[in-house]
Amino acid sequence: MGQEDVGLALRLSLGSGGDHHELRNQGPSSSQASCALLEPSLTLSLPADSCPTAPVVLRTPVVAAVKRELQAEEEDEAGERALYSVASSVAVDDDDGCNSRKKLRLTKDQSALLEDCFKEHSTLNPKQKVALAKQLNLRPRQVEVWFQNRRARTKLKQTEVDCELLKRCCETLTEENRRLHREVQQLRALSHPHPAGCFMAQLPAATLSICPSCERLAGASPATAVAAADRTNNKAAGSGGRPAQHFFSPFAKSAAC
DNA sequence: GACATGTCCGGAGTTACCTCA
DNA sequence: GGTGAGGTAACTCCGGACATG
Repeated sequence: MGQEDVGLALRLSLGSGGDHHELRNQGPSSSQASCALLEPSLTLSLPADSCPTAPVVLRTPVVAAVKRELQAEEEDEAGERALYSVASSVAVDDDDGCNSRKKLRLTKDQSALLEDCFKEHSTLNPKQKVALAKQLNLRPRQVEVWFQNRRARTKLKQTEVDCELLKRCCETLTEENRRLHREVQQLRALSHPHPAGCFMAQLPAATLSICPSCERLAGASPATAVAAADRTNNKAAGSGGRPAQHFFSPFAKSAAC
């Protein structure tokens, strides 16, 4: 964690559930983050190595906001627990004090309704969220999380589908490429057969080069082809032959052939 | 108007619980 | 019964947009 990150991830530990009780000091002011919070009712969890050396003070508006939020949260929680803990499948933390996560299993009806809503719109505005939560006997936060996870699953599935599509597309193109290569070879063989005895005719197809006798590309790395063509052209130029023609052009008829 | 700060929200990645083979 | 894999709710971190002073 870099120096500038100190205090960036100040997080109020509020017992179970991390319902976005996030205190973030952004930018340069993050150096004002407090390791020893002045509010006794609040605790800050900071990595042991991230505490700034200088004593710093958390800005009061932040603390006030947090207190307000905490109070509202406590009220909400109390109400919500009374409301939902019995009726829904939500497993509320026991009173054993440990904040072990309990896994919520949505009922089929709940899942179906959530799916229906998701089909209509993949994101919810706050009103919709609260209404849906009420309808489902869940906390708004749970609905929010469900939609977040659902969007993630949708995206993942879409990515997989896209990937599969691209793979098939690639295979098709590769096959098409092979087919076209074969076609080109057949056409060349038909229209411009190498002269009898031409050694290039015996070369494997992978050995691309310019045939010195017919000056046709017989499949070559460019360097090989150029070298071969240069040899040919030098010979031709020395004997007052044709001007240099390095590569095969389908439109230029070879004199040799 | 530019700037600092706070708040809200969503995405991405991760963790932890649960079910099932 | 133990176990590993897979599904998924919940959590954490972060950045962007917007509001406010």
